[in-house]
Amino acid sequence: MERQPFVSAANVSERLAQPPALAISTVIFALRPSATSGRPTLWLPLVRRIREPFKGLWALPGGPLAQADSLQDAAARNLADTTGLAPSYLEQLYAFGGLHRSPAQRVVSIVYWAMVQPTEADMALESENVKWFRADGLETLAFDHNQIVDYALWRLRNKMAYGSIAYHLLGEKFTLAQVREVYEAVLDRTVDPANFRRQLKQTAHIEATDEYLQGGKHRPPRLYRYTGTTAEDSPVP
Amino acid sequence: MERQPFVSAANVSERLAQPPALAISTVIFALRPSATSGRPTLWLPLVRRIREPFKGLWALPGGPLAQADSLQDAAARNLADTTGLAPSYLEQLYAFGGLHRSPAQRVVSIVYWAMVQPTEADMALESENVKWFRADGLETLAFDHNQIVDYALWRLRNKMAYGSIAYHLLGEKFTLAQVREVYEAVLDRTVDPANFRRQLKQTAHIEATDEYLQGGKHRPPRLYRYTGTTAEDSPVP
DNA sequence: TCAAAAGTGTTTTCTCTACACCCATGT
DNA sequence: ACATGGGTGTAGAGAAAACACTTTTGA
Repeated sequence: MERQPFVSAANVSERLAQPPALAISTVIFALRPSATSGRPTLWLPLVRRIREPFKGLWALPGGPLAQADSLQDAAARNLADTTGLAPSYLEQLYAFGGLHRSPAQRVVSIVYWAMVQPTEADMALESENVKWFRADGLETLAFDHNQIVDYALWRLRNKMAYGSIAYHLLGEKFTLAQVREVYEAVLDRTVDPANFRRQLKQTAHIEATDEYLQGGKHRPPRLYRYTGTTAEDSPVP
Repeated sequence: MERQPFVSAANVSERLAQPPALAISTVIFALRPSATSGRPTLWLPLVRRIREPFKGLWALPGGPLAQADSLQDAAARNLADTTGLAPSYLEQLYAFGGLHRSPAQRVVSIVYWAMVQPTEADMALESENVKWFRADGLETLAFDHNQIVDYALWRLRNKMAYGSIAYHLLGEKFTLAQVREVYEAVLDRTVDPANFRRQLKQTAHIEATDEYLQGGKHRPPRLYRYTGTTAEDSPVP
């Protein structure tokens, strides 16, 4: 949700006189069962614009930067405000500052991307103006938000390739097959279960619990727990 | 250079009333011969603060975001203004928005990182208030700029590991040994020349010219040219 | 002719992949 | 018992590392 200025129509001189507005937006990913196949797929919540510009279109949750919040806090806050979600992973995605992203005033959006666990995601409040969408094949969104989502997806797939990101889409305890399903959903290809298991046990920071997931149709799989830190990469953020 | 507000002293209520200022800064890397060994090492230009806060300390080149520029253009522009440089590579690094980065007003800095070729770097204007420093072992800089440089270095090394970034630090034509020297300088370890050569010819986008670098002490090495695109990674920026 | 870097070839080692196989459970 | 996913073992392909070796120049 880009902040709207005090003018209602675009005006070149006014536009140039105003400083660029600063907004925070968030791309929130969660795993939900596909409506058709039932297999887990990527979803994200969007909010409907209730005013111009782009009134009626769907957009990423967001808002202006509150004075008392760091960028990270601001992202977490209006994520909670609009969707009621608390992310298990939250990282800066990119700062979008093109001149014509918003028709009236110039807006610079600092965009974060988040991942929430399924239990959280189910509790997310849905309403007339807040709804979940499948991440692939989105309709046209407000502003440049389609591009932003595409970029977030690209980065998610990139991190997935050699990182321990998948765990943040799962609950506290999970089976290795569930991790594999996340990879397959996000990367959109099948993965050999045997080799995948080995890769995980070598590199990723997980530990076996002594619990097993009961209630399945077949041999109960062992449950694992993620032991890695949330920020296993960069030194600054 | 963070933009200074109209107040001279920090004042809580004023601080909260003002919107956060938006600034652009740039970390510029170039290859220069080490003063001691003569081997190429990483350097970056800094500008001296001529006003409070942090008056007298060195800082990253930067300034406020001009209305008519995209973020990328703004970075390129004040890079040219302060150092006279035209980058061969320019990419967004991160948006830094901590609450207390600047003492008086809250400043959100969108930081870019750039690489310039040695011929360019030699033409860079140095003065009392603009000087080149070795990227490792920097003194204390203004604001949080030490952290920013560290993060830029981390990202540079990361990209170097499996990318075609090194070429942007070199001229149009280069020997394979020069590319290897860049890798060794940035990653700070030796690399087997034979294996390195093979890796490059497989993956990286370079083509052999029919020229050789004359004037060395030994067998003249063949010159190569970079043929890859500048943006071989993300879809958005 | 010798030193040193350019460039090539070869062996060894490691990692990734494919796939055969056993295990444990619900039906 | 048997079908099915959980879990282990292993042989082959391909990439990476280590290093011996030839080539070409300046001194």
